[in-house]
Amino acid sequence: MTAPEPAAPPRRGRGRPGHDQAAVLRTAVALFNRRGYDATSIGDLAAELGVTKSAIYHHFASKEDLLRLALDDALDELTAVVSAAVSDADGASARDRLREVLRRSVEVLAAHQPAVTLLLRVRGNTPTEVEAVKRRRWLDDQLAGLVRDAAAEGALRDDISPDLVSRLLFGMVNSLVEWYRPEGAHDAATVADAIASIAFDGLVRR
Amino acid sequence: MTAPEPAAPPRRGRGRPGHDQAAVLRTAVALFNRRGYDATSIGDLAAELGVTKSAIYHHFASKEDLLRLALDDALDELTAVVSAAVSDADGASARDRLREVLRRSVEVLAAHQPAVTLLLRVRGNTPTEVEAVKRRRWLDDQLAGLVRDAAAEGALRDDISPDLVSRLLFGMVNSLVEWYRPEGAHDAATVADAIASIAFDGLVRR
DNA sequence: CCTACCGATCGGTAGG
DNA sequence: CCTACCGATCGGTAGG
Repeated sequence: MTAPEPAAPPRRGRGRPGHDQAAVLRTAVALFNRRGYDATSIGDLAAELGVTKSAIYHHFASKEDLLRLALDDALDELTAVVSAAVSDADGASARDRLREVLRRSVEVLAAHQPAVTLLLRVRGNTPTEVEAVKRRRWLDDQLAGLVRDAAAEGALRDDISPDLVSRLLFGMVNSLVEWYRPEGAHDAATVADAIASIAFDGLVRR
Repeated sequence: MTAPEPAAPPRRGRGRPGHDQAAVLRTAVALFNRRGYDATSIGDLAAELGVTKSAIYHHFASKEDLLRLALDDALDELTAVVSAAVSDADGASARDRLREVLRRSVEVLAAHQPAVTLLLRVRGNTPTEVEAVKRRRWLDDQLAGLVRDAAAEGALRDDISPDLVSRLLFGMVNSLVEWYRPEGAHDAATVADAIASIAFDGLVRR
């Protein structure tokens, strides 16, 4: 269990050496994921960075502000991917767009793992969380629609309800946040292929 | 968003009417899942039950005790299922035992959804959580071994690493805790069949 | 002697 | 970016 690197304060020749907003946010998200948002105090975050609580409040208006920025990062990326997939601008079949959104979701998840992890753990306890949950639900609904379209095309077996398929498929994708690490054994493309492969063709040797 | 039923205190003719240990634990687990363990105070739990904090401490030694009992419930059930699957006492193939453990895991998850949800969210911040994480890891290792055995039998396609298969497969199963509800549209058997079906044969119509 | 509590308060720590 | 604080609430325990 190594601490997230406090990222040695860069010197830029002007002002105090210190952490910028992005560096504070990165450390905050890592702590939120390690201990939970509620269990992480601003004091914990300050100690991790080697500054005082007030230094944090120099960069962010509130603890919830840190959470909101991190959640927006994940949501904006996922929204872009899903929006592109549901609009059949290029005339691709729903089946092909589904396969593509699986692949691109895995890539977003790999590239923004900490923020997406935080997003998937949000329960809706504050207005910020409620808003994030709403946006997540919109994404889920779009994806469910895409699976229904693929089913309507006749591309999918018809003995499993499209809604169940969509929950299980994106449940498999989302479970990546529990173990995927950029420096790990599997790169994002391998994982994306494996998921699409298992989902469409199954595990059984033919 | 409905509150977990405080389960009207039963009268048993002796002593005060009140909540028994199991009823307090059920309500605690529901609250822990709704707001997070750390964000839930014993005062919150007491208020939910309509009693005082002291009444909680009559039944449980500490807040962590509540967590431990809930986690043990989930872990004991899952351990039983996994232990049965990895011992090939009946001489079944690894492939068949894998399919069976998928099915039975879903059943445990459906029957003990609140406790399993709590288990999957544990991060290892206290000795109780570290112990639970250790037991979870043991389960994951056993399941990974079973997938490797099925691969060694030649039952699975060989272009995806068994470890990746096992992570994705049980990631899909575990994602149930995010949406499965006993009163929902899909019963446990349907979900179990859907997962085994997708995993082994894939989504594509043949 | 049991189960199931109450009203009040302890020493510490939270976010801001 | 610090020291010095606030209003409130935390998990846990006392006697009855």
